[in-house]
Amino acid sequence: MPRSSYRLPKIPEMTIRRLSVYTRCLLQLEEDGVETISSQELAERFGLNSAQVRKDLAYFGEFGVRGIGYYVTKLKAELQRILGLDREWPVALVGLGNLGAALFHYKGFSRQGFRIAVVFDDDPAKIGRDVDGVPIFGTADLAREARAREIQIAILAVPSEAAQGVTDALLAAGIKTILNFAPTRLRVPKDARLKNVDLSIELETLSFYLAQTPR
Amino acid sequence: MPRSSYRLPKIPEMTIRRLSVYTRCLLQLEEDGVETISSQELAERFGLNSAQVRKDLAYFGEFGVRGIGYYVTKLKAELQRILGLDREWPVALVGLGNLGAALFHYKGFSRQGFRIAVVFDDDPAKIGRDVDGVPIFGTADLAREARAREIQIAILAVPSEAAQGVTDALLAAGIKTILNFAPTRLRVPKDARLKNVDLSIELETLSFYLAQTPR
DNA sequence: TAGATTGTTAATCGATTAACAATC
DNA sequence: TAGATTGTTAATCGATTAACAATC
Repeated sequence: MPRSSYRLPKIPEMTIRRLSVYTRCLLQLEEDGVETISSQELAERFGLNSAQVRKDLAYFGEFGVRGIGYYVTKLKAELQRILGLDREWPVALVGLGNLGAALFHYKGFSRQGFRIAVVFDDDPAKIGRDVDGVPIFGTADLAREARAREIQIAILAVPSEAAQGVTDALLAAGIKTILNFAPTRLRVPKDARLKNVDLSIELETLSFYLAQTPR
Repeated sequence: MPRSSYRLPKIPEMTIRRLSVYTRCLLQLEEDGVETISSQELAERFGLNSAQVRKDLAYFGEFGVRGIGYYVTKLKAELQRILGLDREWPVALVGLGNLGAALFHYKGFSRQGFRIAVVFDDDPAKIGRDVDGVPIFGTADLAREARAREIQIAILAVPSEAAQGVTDALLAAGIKTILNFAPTRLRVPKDARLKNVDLSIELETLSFYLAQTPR
């Protein structure tokens, strides 16, 4: 069977993560007025190999100019398009406790085209209010309000006990892309795309290295 | 040159991360009263290969019983020792905004032996107060108060602008293991161990897959 | 043109997995 | 003992890096 023109060759996840890092670097370079950059220069900023940078890009096309390198503005635009960061994604934030509030105000999201369009929280003191103009609803209204805003991405920042219930509600509302901050294993169907952010695993690996080093 | 008995063979970082995951699973299994588990059963819970589980463990010793598997309580204790989770690590939390407060209350840390022993924040409204009995100091007192508590690990949850200054203060106080949540690149000496937690990169990779899928 | 840097192939490296003797 | 499962070696796979012809 010939490969559909929609389908790319299998892209390593690490490549996607690096593209995301390159993009941020290019945004900075553009601000600084830098016009071109070579794969060598770009690689050095992250301790990577220049061939790796070129190979990461080669999965998606030819963006450079031999003898010159890459035009910063052009490459930035290409990568934003590839990563889907050239448009606005309305996002639902579920849970407005400390973590939810921190994520709400997190600069990195909005800078890359993610816009928190609605907040869900079951605290009666919060329902019906808004944060910076973004309305807060109870999860009972999740499907209706998420659909009204054509939301495809949710950020989950609720207590572990509530996480599965909210997830089921999100799936029922047709939201299949979930970034989960609750430290719990969620059951989702195969076609859903769930990414768990584990806040404590990094600390545990740090303690390993600390424990290895006799003081 | 014979390998020093202190030095382990080079351990892949992914192995350390998986050990951390196994440990949490074993804690749960122990709570559930499960006495033994095979590499096969353990692997299935995370979609891994049983040989990988055995190999991860083999870096550190022989913990299983042929024909039986692993005794849950024994393996848990071994892994906790390896990861340095068998003791209490006093931790400094720097920055008590929304994110800092969320991390302060995060259950995962304390469950694994990390105890936030002191908080630093330069908000005059917070200095001199405490959270759940943990004192809050200004960063001017960082070196003195961190040393008094023999702190070796810091969690950084301050705004990006403040992150480098705080980092320098931490290093000056002899704290060389830092978990950084500020979305900024920190300069640290070679012997420091810095781990950056990037809250937005996961969202960006999710948007890549979403952008690939024509609706 | 000469120098620089890309895009790509081939070589290398390291991590994952299969297979199986050892042994509970 | 027979069955099960480990610890470990060998095979496989995939990602990284080196090398270089193509070309600006």
